[in-house]
Amino acid sequence: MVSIDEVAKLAGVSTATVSRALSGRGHVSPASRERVRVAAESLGYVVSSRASSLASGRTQNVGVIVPFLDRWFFSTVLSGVTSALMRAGYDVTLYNITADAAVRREVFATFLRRQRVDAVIAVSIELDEDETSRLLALDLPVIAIGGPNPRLHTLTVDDTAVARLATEHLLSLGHRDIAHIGANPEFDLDFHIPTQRRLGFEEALADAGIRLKPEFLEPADFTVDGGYRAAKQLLGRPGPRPTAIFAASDEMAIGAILAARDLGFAVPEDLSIVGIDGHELGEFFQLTTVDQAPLAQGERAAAALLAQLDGVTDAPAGGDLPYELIVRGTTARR
Amino acid sequence: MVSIDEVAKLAGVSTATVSRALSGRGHVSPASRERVRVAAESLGYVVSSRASSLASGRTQNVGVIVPFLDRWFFSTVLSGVTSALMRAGYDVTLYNITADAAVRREVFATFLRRQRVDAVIAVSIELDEDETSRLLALDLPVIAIGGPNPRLHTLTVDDTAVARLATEHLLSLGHRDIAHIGANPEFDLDFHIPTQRRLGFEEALADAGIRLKPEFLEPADFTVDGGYRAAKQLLGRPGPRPTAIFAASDEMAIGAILAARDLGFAVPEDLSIVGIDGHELGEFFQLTTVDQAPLAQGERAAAALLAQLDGVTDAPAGGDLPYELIVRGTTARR
DNA sequence: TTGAAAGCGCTAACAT
DNA sequence: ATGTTAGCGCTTTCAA
Repeated sequence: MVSIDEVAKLAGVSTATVSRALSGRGHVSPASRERVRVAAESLGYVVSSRASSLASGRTQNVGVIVPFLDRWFFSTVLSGVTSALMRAGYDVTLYNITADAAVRREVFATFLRRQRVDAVIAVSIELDEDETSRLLALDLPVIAIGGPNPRLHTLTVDDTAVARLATEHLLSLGHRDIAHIGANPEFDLDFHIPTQRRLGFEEALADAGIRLKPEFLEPADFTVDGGYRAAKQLLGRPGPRPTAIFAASDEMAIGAILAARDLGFAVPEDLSIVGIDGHELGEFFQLTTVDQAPLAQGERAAAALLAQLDGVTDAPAGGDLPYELIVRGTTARR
Repeated sequence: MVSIDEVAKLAGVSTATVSRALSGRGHVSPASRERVRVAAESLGYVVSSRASSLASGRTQNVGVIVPFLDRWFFSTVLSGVTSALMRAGYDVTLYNITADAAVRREVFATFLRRQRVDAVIAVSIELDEDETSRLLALDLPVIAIGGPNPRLHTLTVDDTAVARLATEHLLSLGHRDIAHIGANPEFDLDFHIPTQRRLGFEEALADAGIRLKPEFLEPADFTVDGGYRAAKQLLGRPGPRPTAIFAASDEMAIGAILAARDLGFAVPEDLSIVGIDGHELGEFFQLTTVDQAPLAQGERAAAALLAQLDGVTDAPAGGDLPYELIVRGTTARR
């Protein structure tokens, strides 16, 4: 590995000047700067992050914590995060908090404390008090996407408002008998996002003066299969049948579309369906949805973090993420 | 941040002994080892990877290069890689080589040369000569998943054999008029996997003495939508119509299922469909497929790398990955 | 604007 | 089995 001394020798300056020229910190004459650039280039010199971070305290690396990698929403947010960070010259170290509770504990107790990162982005994780404290104790810039966590800077979409928007779309089309596939009101209280979406749904109905039928609330696990099963229940049970379904995720909405087809209901003629997310398959299924642009969420979080790292103190670290109703073919007037 | 000196003082030993006790390298008496462990624990001491890697040359970090994050196959492999690596105490630094050619170049020219990683895993990337050379020049253990790249240790499934297996499954059910959705024979020559799958298909047909109809080869882009369009072409065109379709990926196979339904063909009564991958949605659609267990692929690659890092020199770095025909509901006798 | 030199917090060779 | 100590390759004071 070529070291800074060789660059210094070739450029005819001291190692201090090489360091200053390459990092852009401190004053270097244009002439020296150019000679250093050329020397480094010709030798193929790259600053060792080991040595650099030990000396400076900066790593040029951001830690990203995700709860899943193999689910569309999370990997899409992550994709946005990494591309924005890499474009800015940062490496990204990934902490995948999956099922294994022991690994999860280790991430907060050890991995994140190795001084490997300058900042942390937590993607849609429900952090408990202890984990939040440990994150804060790192004394590093931290941004959470999707929360909300009152102790952290959080970029979040207003899930209640998103759900209201989806529901109001159905209401404005004349639907009154609207079912919801999503959080289980009894068991999912700890999970903010599903619950917020259910509450938004209930609020919109209440505002429209519609009394919610309890049997129109069908819990599901946010997968296509879960949405399929839930929709079959809603459509197959004797008794009142909904004319529209609001699913708390696009994947569940797609499951509902397939269930409706299998039962012989035409979408949207017999049944309107709306989802949330902006899933890549939404266009294929002509799914009406509230797009929350996960790729852009990741990019925004990265940008906010970079601003903090650059010392832009007046950058608002938290904030509301945008969303948009995309009306396609699965909803219609009743 | 608590440092090694504080631990040494509290344990009543030198910093060298602390280092030895914590890393497990060199001899330490059980008594000292325990005192160090307790001291470190009570102080919440974690070895600084900055300082440790500068002194030792080891980072406890593995770099992973992926071409996409937001596609199921790649994020699933990555999930397997990260969970296995994290279980072994390693961090994972992610290099997402997406569209942006400038970033891609930087990854090989700069990011990977920062001395941040002990080893590299390249997931299903078509690396050119220059990139391969740069990877090799790092002088680090490198394992590629899916390749094949003759210059790298590669874990790879035999794509031709996988395709033969899928095709032979259809042949054994009595199908003669089998179409393939996948690589474009004219344009996709540079992409190994699609092309190998097409060749396996053609070989199986040839072995069965069946002449392939050129119009039964329909190129598509490995998405659900692409599979849908391709199947519509195959089924909608006047002239001979296939009784079975072999799609080079599960996502395209799912598209084909949906296309068949829309055109009024019953699956598998009128049309058998088989895919490749082991996609999470396969079970929902009752899709017959050749499962290549991407999660296990990632885990295996990680295990192979860890063996190399542990100095197990006789560990076979390369090798063939397993696959398995999963017969579900989309294929039947004709 | 530049250079000399003192660390950054560990590890490993060497000595005991 | 343990301690002493010289680095690892940079960055950043400090002085010029």
